[in-house]
Amino acid sequence: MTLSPPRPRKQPRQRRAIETCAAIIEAAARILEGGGPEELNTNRIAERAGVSIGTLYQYFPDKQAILVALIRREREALLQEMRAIPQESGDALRAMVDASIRHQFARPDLARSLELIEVSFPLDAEAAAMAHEIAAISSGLLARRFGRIDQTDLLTAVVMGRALVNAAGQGMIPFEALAERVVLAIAGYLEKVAGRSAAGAGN
Amino acid sequence: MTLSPPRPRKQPRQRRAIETCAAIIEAAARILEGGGPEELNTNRIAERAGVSIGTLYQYFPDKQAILVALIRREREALLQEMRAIPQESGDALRAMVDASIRHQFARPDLARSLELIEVSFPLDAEAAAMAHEIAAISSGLLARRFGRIDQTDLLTAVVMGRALVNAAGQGMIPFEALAERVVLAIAGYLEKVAGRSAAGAGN
Amino acid sequence: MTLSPPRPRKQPRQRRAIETCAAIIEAAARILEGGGPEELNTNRIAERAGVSIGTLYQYFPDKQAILVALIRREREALLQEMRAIPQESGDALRAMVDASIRHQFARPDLARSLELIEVSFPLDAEAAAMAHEIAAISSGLLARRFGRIDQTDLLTAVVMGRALVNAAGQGMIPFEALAERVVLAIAGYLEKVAGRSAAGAGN
Amino acid sequence: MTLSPPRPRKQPRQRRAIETCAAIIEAAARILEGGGPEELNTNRIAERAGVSIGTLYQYFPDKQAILVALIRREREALLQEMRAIPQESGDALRAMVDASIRHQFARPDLARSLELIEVSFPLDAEAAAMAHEIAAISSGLLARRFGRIDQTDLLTAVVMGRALVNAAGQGMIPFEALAERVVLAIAGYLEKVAGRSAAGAGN
DNA sequence: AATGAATGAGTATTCATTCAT
DNA sequence: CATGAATGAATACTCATTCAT
Repeated sequence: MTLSPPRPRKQPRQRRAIETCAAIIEAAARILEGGGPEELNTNRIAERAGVSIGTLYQYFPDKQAILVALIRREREALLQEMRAIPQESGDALRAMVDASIRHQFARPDLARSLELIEVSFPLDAEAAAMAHEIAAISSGLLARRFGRIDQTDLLTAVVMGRALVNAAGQGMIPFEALAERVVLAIAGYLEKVAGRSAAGAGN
Repeated sequence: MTLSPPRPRKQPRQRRAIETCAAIIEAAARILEGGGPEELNTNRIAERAGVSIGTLYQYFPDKQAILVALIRREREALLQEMRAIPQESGDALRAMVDASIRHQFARPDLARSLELIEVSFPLDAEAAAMAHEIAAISSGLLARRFGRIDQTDLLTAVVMGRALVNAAGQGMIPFEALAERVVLAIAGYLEKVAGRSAAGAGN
Repeated sequence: MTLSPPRPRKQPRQRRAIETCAAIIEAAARILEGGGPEELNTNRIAERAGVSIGTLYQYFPDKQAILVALIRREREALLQEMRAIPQESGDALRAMVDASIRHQFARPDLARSLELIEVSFPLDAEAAAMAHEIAAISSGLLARRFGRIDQTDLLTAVVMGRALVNAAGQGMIPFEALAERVVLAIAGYLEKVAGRSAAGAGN
Repeated sequence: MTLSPPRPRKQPRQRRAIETCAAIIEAAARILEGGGPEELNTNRIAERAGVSIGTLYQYFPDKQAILVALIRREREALLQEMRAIPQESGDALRAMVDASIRHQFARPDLARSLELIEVSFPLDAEAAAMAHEIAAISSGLLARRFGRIDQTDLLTAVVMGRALVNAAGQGMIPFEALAERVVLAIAGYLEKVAGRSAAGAGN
């Protein structure tokens, strides 16, 4: 895992190659699900994907690249769901929270592992752009209910929400009524700060 | 880092031995501060502590044990501060949050690294007991202001608070007015759920 | 790079095939020029030649064969020049040295790399024959000026000459007045040994 | 074989460690003698030295470092001999040539392999200093017989001499009367250029 | 013939841990 | 008690070569 950018590998052209590529990413996902980041090594990934180690390196310049591709795959899935939420929805906040929870609990162990990895990880430009879009969508959805929100307050709300969903995914807090609790937490905070700035404006 | 239970090593009795032990733990802390978990290896710890690798293994059965000891040391420090908060304090919640923030920002890089390590870590009984005591103290402090709180709601509040402080430590949200925001978030949530259960009880 | 004898591949008959073959050899030359022997691998050669790796192996049984072909191509070029020197030339030695220098400095980095490779290389029969012809031509050219020369002395002179040209190519000695220096060195040596054998014959 | 400087390894303190270190270097020498540079890999070196691969890396940061140490060892041996030649010696040139030949033919295959390696090798400061000292000594020894010599002519003579000794070591020219031939070659050249500059000065 | 996907033995290097001194 | 030499399984990654399409 060096920091120097490795030269890019060839793009798969034939159908078989594309499948191989996907198999490698999915193999990494499965290993993360069943054992955590320290079990994840390139030889194991290749074996689990049913390809040779050489094949793996045809498509991914290094181990990190596989993880980046996996993170992108997962984020893309969440993004799809969030893009699909109608802005005029009666309860957009709830829809957003539901999407997050669905995503997290679809493959909770995977989500947990990736969470861990992402924080200690220099994401590439595309991954950063995705994170940005998620934030933008959240902002838009929340604005409808809570009015114009300070950037910091929005971030705070998102951090809170993510933390609660993750905590539930890790079994720290129960899954029961999770969505409601997350919505309450976010709403509680945003109403409070709305009140604060209103009061501040009133002075 | 094997998972097999390491046999316990001798407890240091003499003053010099205790110092050696502390030096090893602090060396680990310094390495984590200045480079993250992948820089942390036993040879480096020994070197930085100024002892030989053999000596290190006199006091710690394996690498994990050093980390466990470090985590305990840090948690103990936080616990001290939280135990010192008077129950009758006018704003016990704020005092609690302040203690957490102080602790986090005393050595933010260390706190961050340990955060990462802790989640992927089978803590021993003592560490679990500490976590329990922190929860109990929090519960006590919060109960005074918010009445009897459901265990799950308490946990939820603690998770939220920790997440925000950590996020600030990692630079995801600004440090400015952090304590206020955390207090607002916790208060916002607990008031909401208090209202809900009151309403629920009323029905 | 195994030592087992590779089975010969088909000879290219069609014009396109000959071009492909030449492109592969030139690609190897370019890679050697711009990075040295450790950058040279079959996949890179194929890519640089604009053909697939499979095609490369249609024409060359293994990596070595490509290098052998390249060495042959280069030697052939030098040989052409040396064959063209008229035996009756006033200064055949100088003409020979000039040809060597021209050849070396036409593509100095390539010449240098090949020099390195050749010495650690089992040349095939044809390459050996070429080396022989170069020696024979040199011998003929030198004989005219220095009389019948002992084989060993001839070889010695050739080795000296090559070493000086190579050293200049690698920047170890300056390029300035190189031809003169080489001629002086060879002449100096051959005159000395001529004197010695004359004296020896006189005894 | 990266170019980035790897961090230095610990110096051997105990006698056993020093022996291990020497054994590793000698193992590398033996492998080079019996098979050339491509047979040389760290696992093989360790095995041949009778130590584990881990031990090897305790003392050498990477493969290159072993080669550098070996080159230094060999050069030091030659340097010893050349330093021992008395300046007032009747035939210092011959003594110098003899030393070179003795050195080369003590372990000819090793000398040959190292020759090959050295040219494609970024030598460290110490190795460069040694090369410099050899040149200085040669210069001094030659000056006594040939008067003040132009730097370039000196270098030219040294290059010629080395090339002939190497060529003999590789079997390209016979060993018989090698020293005489080398002396003749060097003397022949230096006398010629001395004459040239004298003639030039005379005009 | 040409393509490029796939192979896997091989290579450098790390690091937790043991044990003789 | 302390030292540091030694271990070797494990890991990321390369590259010559084969073969199905």
